[in-house]
Amino acid sequence: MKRFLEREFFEEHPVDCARALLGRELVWGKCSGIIVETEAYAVEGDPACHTFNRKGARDFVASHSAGDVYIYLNYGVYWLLNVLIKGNDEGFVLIRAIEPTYGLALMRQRRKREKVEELCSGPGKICMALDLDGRYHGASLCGLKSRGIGMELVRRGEIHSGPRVGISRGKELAWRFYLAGSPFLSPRK
DNA sequence: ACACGGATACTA
DNA sequence: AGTATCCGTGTC
Repeated sequence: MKRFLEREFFEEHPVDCARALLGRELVWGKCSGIIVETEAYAVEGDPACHTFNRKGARDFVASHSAGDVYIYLNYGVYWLLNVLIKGNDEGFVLIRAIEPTYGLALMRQRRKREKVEELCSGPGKICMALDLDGRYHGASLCGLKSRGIGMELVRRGEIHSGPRVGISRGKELAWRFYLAGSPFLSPRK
């Protein structure tokens, strides 16, 4: 049985967590994939974090634990998956792209796409492929058999960083991280 | 290039 | 109520 990361893993600074999650396998039900792209958002000093202008996000941080998922609807169209980081520093890690490993048939069905590279190469695509939506908002990634993030580092490689995608504030922070050369990254903007 | 589409937080 | 904004994707 696969061992999943415990809550303590999500108690470091969001930037450290965002980097450390790369190369580990996200398991959700019958589907899974290796995390190849993430972004960090910090409650402190980061105007791009939802806590900056959303009371709901601040309430979420106050009432949830490290390792709980923060899932929200963006542009009225796509759900996005974040993990709550909570320790000495607080924030979120947005999971932006994964390399599909198991449950490919289910992903293809949900995504209505055949090419593996098109199944989970973006934060909205991940939630479609894994069937994630508001139902799971606040659910935990720790202490369960059916979902979690594997402890084992199954992909190693050079970690590159750059500005986060699709935001209007906090553009100066290079808090997007990805495994260089992976064919499963989200499209560059 | 542009349409799609709803939750959230603001003004009044 | 009305308005602005928002961590994207697919198709034009």
